[in-house]
Amino acid sequence: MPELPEVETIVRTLAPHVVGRRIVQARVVSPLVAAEQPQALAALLAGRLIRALRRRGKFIVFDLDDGVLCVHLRMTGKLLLDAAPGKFTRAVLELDSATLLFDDVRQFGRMSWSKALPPNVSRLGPEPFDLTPRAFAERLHARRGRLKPLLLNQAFIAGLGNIYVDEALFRAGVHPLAQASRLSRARAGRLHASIVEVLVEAIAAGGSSISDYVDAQGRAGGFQRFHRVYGREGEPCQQCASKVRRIVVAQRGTHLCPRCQRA
DNA sequence: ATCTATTCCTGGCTGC
DNA sequence: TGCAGCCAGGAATAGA
Repeated sequence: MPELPEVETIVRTLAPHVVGRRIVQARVVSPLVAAEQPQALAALLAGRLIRALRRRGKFIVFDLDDGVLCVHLRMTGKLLLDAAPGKFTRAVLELDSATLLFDDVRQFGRMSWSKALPPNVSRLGPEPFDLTPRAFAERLHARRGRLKPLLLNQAFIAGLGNIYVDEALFRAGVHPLAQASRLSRARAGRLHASIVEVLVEAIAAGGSSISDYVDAQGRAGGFQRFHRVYGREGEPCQQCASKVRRIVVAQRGTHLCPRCQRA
């Protein structure tokens, strides 16, 4: 599941090979991947120069000489450099220097061209690294909901998904169902620090590979080895040896230590 | 604003 | 071995 660290890793591994390059030809293999423009996308991309590549939240943004190409990988999407096309290849971008594949088993991922950044990208909340602890605390205190759904809300903070929310909450010692507005300033600060810390560590490890994720060169990440609660139901907590529990919050599997994380 | 439920999608898993 | 049924979940959407 590509979240911020995985998308960041993809962008970093991809950028040196695509920035300054031209899209010679584009091919949409599976219309679902192109969402609103299954017919038009290929023509819109053909001939475009890739001026820059960046990440915004979980989106990969190609800045073109005309417009932008926004890619969201959702659950199982991959951008692969010079890989062999397979049964899950949904789109192909032939660059003047390389071939870029959009592979996606489950076809949740999307790519779309637009003249300017589309609303679902421009309306994203702040990047975690851009928020000061103080600003983060103020944003939390302005909300009524519980912590986990709020942290998953991309308009509140961009880039976090199920894995890193669970990991950050554990590190901060905060329960996923805690009321956002009632978090003390100290605990809010600790949560912000935990979010930044876990993201930085995950990026350094090349992201987490649970089942599908690989970077643009096809390499798996290593951070899954350092998950403390995610996917560790029934294992002893690394801090207190209580059993890690799995509950459901906002229809999401949620992993926590009931002893270390108090509401 | 906040909540829940539903939809999309399919490989992989469980259980018989 | 085969097969049905369920699960994973990010984001959009509908409805309360």
